[in-house]
Amino acid sequence: MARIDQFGEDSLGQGRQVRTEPIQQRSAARLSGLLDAAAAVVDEVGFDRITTAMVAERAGASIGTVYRYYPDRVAVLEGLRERAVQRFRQRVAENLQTAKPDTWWEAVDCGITAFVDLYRDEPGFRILHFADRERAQSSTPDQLDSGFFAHQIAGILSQEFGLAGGPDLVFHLEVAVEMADSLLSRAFTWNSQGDERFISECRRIMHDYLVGYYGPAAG
Amino acid sequence: MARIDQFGEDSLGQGRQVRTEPIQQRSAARLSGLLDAAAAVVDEVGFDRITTAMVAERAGASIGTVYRYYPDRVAVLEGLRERAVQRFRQRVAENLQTAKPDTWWEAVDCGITAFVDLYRDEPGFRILHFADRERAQSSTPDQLDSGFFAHQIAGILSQEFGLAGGPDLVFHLEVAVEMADSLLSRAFTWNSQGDERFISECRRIMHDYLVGYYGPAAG
DNA sequence: GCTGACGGAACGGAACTCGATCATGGCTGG
DNA sequence: CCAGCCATGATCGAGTTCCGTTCCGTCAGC
Repeated sequence: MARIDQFGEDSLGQGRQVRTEPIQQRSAARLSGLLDAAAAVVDEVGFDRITTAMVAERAGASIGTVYRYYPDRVAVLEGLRERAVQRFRQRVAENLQTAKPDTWWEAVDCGITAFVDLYRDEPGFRILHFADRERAQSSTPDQLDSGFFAHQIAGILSQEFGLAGGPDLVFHLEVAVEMADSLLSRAFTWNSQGDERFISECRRIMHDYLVGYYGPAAG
Repeated sequence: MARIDQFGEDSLGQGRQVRTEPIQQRSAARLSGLLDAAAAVVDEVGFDRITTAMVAERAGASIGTVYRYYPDRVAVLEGLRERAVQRFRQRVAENLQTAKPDTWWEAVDCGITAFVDLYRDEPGFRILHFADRERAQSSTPDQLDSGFFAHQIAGILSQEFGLAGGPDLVFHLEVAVEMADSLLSRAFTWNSQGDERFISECRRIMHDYLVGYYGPAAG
């Protein structure tokens, strides 16, 4: 399962949005504290009412400290989003280790479960769905968009479960990721525990869609 | 086709976000000019970098005029979004009049085509995808969310094409609307004309999903 | 001329900067 | 080996700038 382990690792390298890499011990804690604060504030007041002052106060830091690490308000949200992505990938890797899936479908299902669990437990996780289209307008595709996910998943499914790799697989997985993201986000829009109807419908749709191209998930 | 006509009408009543109903002739033009300006600015600088000053300047109006019609910055975006929704519904109604579909699938396909066409031609149409989740966090469901769409479409499909109505139909259509919205938005994220692969895959998925519940689209 | 429409200076608050100050931990000399 | 020194990273928060919003004086339609 070499490939699966790799999926969980931090291959993002902290991204471009951090102004100063933390050198001393305490500042690493500061940085994650800032993100924890941002996550809490996002859940409380919402995505566009968040202020840098709120984040600073919640983290027990000053305004200046926020700007030491992030160039602007939006970058804080992006940092939060990046951490959420990392935690999602880590969770998927853990689930795969635990469940030891025999079929590609079980592996995909692990991904859906990880997403649902994080939506329930991880403060600010809803940021994942939001940020991404807005960024897309101005910048170029990067490691946080659905296409990157699709590549990663394609690697696992073809190497570990023998699905035919190539651009078609990546495309179908990107379509699947987009659909799953929207349906699961919808499940949590009016219901903090997730509307079970949308969640199970999402699983069924993902299954049927992929089976249509790759056949029943044999071992 | 009584129901189809109704779908295209303005049953939204201009919404709550307009401060002052235009009384004089010129001010109606002002109002739509403000929205045109907002649409242009959204396409240029993006959704969260838009400023009231930009909108005013682009519209050849002053700041005060913007606030005469809209209570705040967000309301301008909501107004833009509402107009986009109205135009979408109008376009769907036109397409239905023209195409005179014989089957429910052809009717659904009209909706997809309308959405794609507007994404291509209508400035600021991408706002449709954005605003809706953010509002959801704080307020209650309203006429602009996917559930309301689903209700409208369910009415047409059951009355005009004899699909079994009821909450299941509404639910399936809401799922379909969510998926279509995300896939079509993705089609236009990196490609201003819309990535044809995502568009046609969207049509296929919608078709297969609904056929799975309601059988082949007979006349 | 009355009432609605408009302009833009002024206000308040939030984003962001910057130089003073504090803390850390590697280094050095005993 | 370690005590204390000091270069440099980290923090703070008052100040600045920019932007959303108000408000009232002026202009235009009916």
